[in-house]
Amino acid sequence: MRDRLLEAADRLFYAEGTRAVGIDRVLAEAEAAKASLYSHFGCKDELVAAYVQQRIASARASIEAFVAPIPPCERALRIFDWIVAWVESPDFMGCPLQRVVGEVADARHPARVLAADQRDWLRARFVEWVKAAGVANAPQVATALLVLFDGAVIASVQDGPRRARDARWAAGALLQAAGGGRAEARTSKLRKPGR
Amino acid sequence: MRDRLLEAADRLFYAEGTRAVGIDRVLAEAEAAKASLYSHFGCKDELVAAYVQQRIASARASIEAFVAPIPPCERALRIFDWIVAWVESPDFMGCPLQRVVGEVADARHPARVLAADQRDWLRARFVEWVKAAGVANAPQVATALLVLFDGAVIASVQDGPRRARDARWAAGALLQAAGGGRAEARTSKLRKPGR
DNA sequence: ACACGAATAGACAGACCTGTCTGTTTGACC
DNA sequence: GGTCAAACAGACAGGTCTGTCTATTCGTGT
Repeated sequence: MRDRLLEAADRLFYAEGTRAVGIDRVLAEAEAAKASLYSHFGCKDELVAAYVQQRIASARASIEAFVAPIPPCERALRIFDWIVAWVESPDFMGCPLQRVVGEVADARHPARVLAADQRDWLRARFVEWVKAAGVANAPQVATALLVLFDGAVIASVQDGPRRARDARWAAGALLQAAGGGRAEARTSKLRKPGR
Repeated sequence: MRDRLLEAADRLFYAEGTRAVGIDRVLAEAEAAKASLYSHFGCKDELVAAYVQQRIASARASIEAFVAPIPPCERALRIFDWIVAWVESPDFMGCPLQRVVGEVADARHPARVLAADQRDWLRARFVEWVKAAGVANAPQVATALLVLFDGAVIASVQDGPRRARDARWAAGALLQAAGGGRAEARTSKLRKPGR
């Protein structure tokens, strides 16, 4: 029951926004009664938080499954292929976390707290991957890639998937300039580009 | 009168979102009557569109005034200083256009049409600036900087202004790797990094 | 057979939303 | 002074929203 409600909420919240979708719509989609929802989640804000939590869990699982078969030194670049595949999926509507942050003004809202955690997680992954790529200035480059990641997703909402590919290109250029990047590019003449 | 309404709408819509703020709040803030609003704007969606239009106009003016005294070849990089200043302003709440796009699902909404125009304008400016920086692959690099621009703004909402500075660093690295960048960096040994 | 937890349908309260309409007041121009 | 457009206050309709509550039904384990 809880899962059915959450699944319905996920579909509607992601497609139209948490604010645009009322409880009644979720109940109709899940074919559930109002009391079920309120006994499981307490209030709408908690349902939103559960929705965000579920999105985070599935994103982490998806990313980990994607990078698992990829050599660590290539992950920092290849994660942008994951983004491309994501923004090309037919029902792509932007990053659910970015949207919730935009809709909920209060940073202490439970859903926003979860979103902040997820950002820390993602940034830590980037640092890992960039270090594995053999880059000297790993934290700086990792953060740059994180910003590029955010930009790839938000820009694809308006401009289409090509922006994710543009971001991939930029990530490759950054990694190469920083002395890391793909394994086959390791022999580049610029190992320590100063700065 | 129209200006007073628009000014009040701007404050409230930007601070809390167009969906979270009702007509009555705008009227109270502007100390205006309901009939005034509806005679000037027709409906709320048009007020939202007017709000977006005003934000676009002021952003363009601000950017143009900022880059005017800067040598064209430096503008592609220095525009990131403009972003830093913006995200550091105390009432920064993200990009108003990104937020409206996130709130309004329908891409044909008048406000979203305006937002799409503004993106074209911004991208054209980046192409100009990157060309002036003497970069070979100007459109590609310009688009990369546009994505970085988007990422700088959205990432600063959650992570604070440091992300805008990180984006500036990445922009500098990208421009340098592409053979352009600041005038004093022109003598860099890597003119054609081959991709 | 019975008890009990869980789901159901749906009325209801109270608030808020957009948009319309009526009637009044103000102020500028002729 | 007269006229007319614009702004005013605010009631009102009709809808939506969250959240509570009552009363009923279903299924399972004992």
